[in-house]
Amino acid sequence: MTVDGRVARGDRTRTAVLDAAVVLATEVGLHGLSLAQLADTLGVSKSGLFAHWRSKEALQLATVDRAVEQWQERIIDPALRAPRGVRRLWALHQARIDFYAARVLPGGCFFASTDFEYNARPGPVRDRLAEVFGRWTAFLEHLVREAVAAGELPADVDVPQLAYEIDALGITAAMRSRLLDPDTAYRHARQGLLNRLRALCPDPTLLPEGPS
Amino acid sequence: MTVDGRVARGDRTRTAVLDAAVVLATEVGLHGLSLAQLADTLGVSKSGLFAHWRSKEALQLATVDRAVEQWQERIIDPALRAPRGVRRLWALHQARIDFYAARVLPGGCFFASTDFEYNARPGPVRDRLAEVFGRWTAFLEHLVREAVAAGELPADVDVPQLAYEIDALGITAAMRSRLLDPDTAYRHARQGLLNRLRALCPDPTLLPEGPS
DNA sequence: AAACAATACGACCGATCGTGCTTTTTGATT
DNA sequence: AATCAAAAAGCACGATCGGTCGTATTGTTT
Repeated sequence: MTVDGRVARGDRTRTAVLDAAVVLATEVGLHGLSLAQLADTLGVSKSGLFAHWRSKEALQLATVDRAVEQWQERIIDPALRAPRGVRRLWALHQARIDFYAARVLPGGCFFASTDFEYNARPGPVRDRLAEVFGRWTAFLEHLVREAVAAGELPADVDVPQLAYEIDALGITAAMRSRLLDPDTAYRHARQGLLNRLRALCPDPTLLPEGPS
Repeated sequence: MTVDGRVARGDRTRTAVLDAAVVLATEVGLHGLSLAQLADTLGVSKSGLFAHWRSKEALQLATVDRAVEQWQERIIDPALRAPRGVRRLWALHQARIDFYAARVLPGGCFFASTDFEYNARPGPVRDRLAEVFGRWTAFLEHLVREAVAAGELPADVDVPQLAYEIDALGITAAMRSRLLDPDTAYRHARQGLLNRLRALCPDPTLLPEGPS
């Protein structure tokens, strides 16, 4: 709870900057992001940015964290409102594809873009991205494991393998939706997981009839 | 056939520059590529580059074309030496994963990196990348269709869907192999397609026993 | 009203960016 | 040996990069 109007103003600026930085990062990259450009976009001065982050790298790290927050709010939280099991897996995938389709970010996916941008750029930013990626992978595997525990997926299913394939369908949707036909990409991403889950899940009523 | 030693020298420089540019592009991006850095890496002068390409954009386009050539030589040509059908599909996937595993390019995959870099950057480079991506997708679908025609995949298989899923497994391998555990990524990419093809192909002898 | 602190700004720095213009080096032609 | 063209280098330019510093603005506290 902040009572000081000054830091309240600072917080507003900070999140506004970071939100813009997340968007811009999917356009020109997290490294390609220019402080002058970012300042111009927001109508603030460049040196005003340095009042909040001591360096570009600090801002990049904060931008990654902000993107994680947005991902949590827009994809993970909605999925967690679905019941555990294949329905939650499906909800997660749906939320993800919907997020891409809503064109919230011009580049499609903040993490896919920045992961490829930094996977050969050693440093704190890369380390942060790798950590976030690892957590995301673990979360996906956790959801799959929950579905197994609920008896909605066979006990002998290869959990990391299935999690890998789910993620693969999503990443490819982000990639293709910006360079090829978007609707086709979304359809393939959805159909791919739907086919997969329907083939594995003993209860056909848990999943929708066709791809929505 | 070139007889002139001067243009022969030029050609040597050109391909040397482009090979280095392909590598560098997977590290710092096709846009992040600096002419001074590229010139230094090769021991030539910056202005020497302008003797071959009138602008940075021209060099970027040439770099994309060179990456296509390398992809053709290292992934497509080897696959085409396998017999049509599921074996050729498998050979393509194997060649691709092997290429990533050989760490030829630090960033993993030239096209994945640059596609995400340029998917929100309008211009000739993006257009070229989109065209190449479209051709690659069509080629994948062509190989799947061949397998159907050879009776090695069911006639009612959804061709673009399967091609999408094959590509997805590959892209994700490139992505994960640089930020997470590489061997796990390669294993999942291979196992994913092997499971898929073995489930679809009526002749089990056409595919290897386990993932190699 | 005065003192104070958080926020934001303008001006400026050295370095590097892509690019043009001119000159030198290298190899082929006669 | 002289001529000529291709390749490569030298040099300088305007713009932009991340970053620093001193100052002004804004809001709180007493």
